[in-house]
Amino acid sequence: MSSQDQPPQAQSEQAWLAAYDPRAFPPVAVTVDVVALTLRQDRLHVLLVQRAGPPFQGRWALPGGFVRAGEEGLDQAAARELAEETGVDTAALRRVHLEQLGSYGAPARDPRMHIVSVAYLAFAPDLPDPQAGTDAAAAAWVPLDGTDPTAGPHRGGPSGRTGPAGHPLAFDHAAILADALDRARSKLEYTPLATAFLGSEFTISELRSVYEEIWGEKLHAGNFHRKVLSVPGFVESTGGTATRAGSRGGPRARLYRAGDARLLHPALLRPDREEAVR
Amino acid sequence: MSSQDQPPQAQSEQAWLAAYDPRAFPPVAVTVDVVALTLRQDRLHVLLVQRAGPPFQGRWALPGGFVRAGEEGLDQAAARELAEETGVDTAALRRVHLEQLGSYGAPARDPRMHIVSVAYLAFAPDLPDPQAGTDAAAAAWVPLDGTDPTAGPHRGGPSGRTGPAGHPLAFDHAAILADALDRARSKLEYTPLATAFLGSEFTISELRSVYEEIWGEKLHAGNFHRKVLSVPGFVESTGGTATRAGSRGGPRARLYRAGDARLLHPALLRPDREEAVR
DNA sequence: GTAATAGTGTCTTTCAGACAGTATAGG
DNA sequence: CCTATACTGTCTGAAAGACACTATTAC
Repeated sequence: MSSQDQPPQAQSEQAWLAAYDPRAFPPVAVTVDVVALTLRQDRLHVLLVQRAGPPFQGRWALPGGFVRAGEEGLDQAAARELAEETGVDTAALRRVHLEQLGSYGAPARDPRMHIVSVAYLAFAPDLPDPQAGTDAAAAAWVPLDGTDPTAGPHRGGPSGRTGPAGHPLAFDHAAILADALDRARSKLEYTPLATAFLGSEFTISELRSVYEEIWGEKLHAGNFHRKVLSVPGFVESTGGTATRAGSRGGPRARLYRAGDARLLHPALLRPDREEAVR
Repeated sequence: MSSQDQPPQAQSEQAWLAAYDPRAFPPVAVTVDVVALTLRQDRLHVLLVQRAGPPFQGRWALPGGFVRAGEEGLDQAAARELAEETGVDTAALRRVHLEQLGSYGAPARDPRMHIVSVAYLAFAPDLPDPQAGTDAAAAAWVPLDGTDPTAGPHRGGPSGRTGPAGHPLAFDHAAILADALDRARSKLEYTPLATAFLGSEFTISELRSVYEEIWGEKLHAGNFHRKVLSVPGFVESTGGTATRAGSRGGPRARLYRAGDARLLHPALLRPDREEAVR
């Protein structure tokens, strides 16, 4: 090793960069696609848009679009696309949890060219109906049928998930959606993100219905109640009580807000699943 | 809805695709980078290469390279880069666990242009010293100092992780490496992937040392032993025993091979961590 | 009143961790 | 012999799940 502490060839690297031609590289495009989930009337919904132009014109697809080169990072691009396609302003977006899901880059997944899509997963509280963006013919919250037979023990891999009209989703979006549902189900186990589907104040029963809808199974009300309150930082009491009891009677439930925990410790593990996946 | 069941405008979509110009799109390039981890003499090592050309010429970096447009998917590209940079043939690659870690796409993370990197995480058994690829000046397994103060309670976020000469890593590779170590630590909890660091036959003590090195803490030998054997599908006995006991005596340990479980149920949770991250 | 719900008490089982104890090998 | 190690036994405490019970409200 010489005494050279500077990065080697700093001078020539400047010259090299000035002469660098980005268009000399093979064209691979980058998009972001967002799997935005929400609960409406206790049913899980996903945000879909109907494609206005080719390819897959008229088919339903996940909202998404090309990353603006040199202008924005991936997280930013996902937030922008979500805002554009939902008509949700940036203020409401702060109440939405958005995380990267994974990237999909099979060469033929898009007929135009080789396109790598970075998929994002969003958990949103109940939002108004979306406004279709400029490149979409329509946008809607589409119910994910809870009676889906593929939502069985742990595997949520519907390769034939369909849009509102029953048509299959465009591109490989059915596979992305399946991965997103898998991720969502396990996120509820070890993070408090179920609260992201609810308003700022909620009852334990409302929280339980989030778990029941996403996991697709009934939970024991009493044990769930005690368990949630025993996990430090999951929820904290507001002191208030709901103004109205359930539709079929019962005492008014106490109200809680999300706590400051980022991880649940101990976790809320899903029931059985019969020895997991072997 | 009309009676039209075909995708709308199938004819014109063909024409549209024929006229599509991929180079009309803004240039964002896609690379894959691999964080390959292995254990050598019971110490955690990462595979690094020294960059032969600009940018960051002479600096150490994660092995990686551009995705070959239209030719390969992301997983393929990662496997190819790993093989190229290690000199490991495809046969030996089958014993390596490779999974997607996440994508990094800040506009300025590469001085040349906007480049999105899809990062992969690899768990490898002890492999021979790597051969530097064509675009690398050198390649080496670099020890990750277990005495790293940033490897404290659960957070493994060393933004200043350095290469062999103590220089910082190129690009944002230190951040990617930190995320990879986080992922690796939690993967050991709920998957049997610790066995991917070992040969086809191993003792419980060797398995324990994998956990101890990656988690950075000593585990109770007796409890670990019973726990591993009690998780269905984690390991299965070969019937044999080690030919030699430990360097300081003791009975010869029994040998095991990896079982068929994909997930550990119940999981091997890491000790305490003091109420997790709040 | 009837029925459904909120919330609590208790029991059993499972599992993690602490600790002790025995057998086996290397030096 | 001494010591470190492989492996097993046992106890305690934490936590999950099953069940039961009370109190409260809508209808």
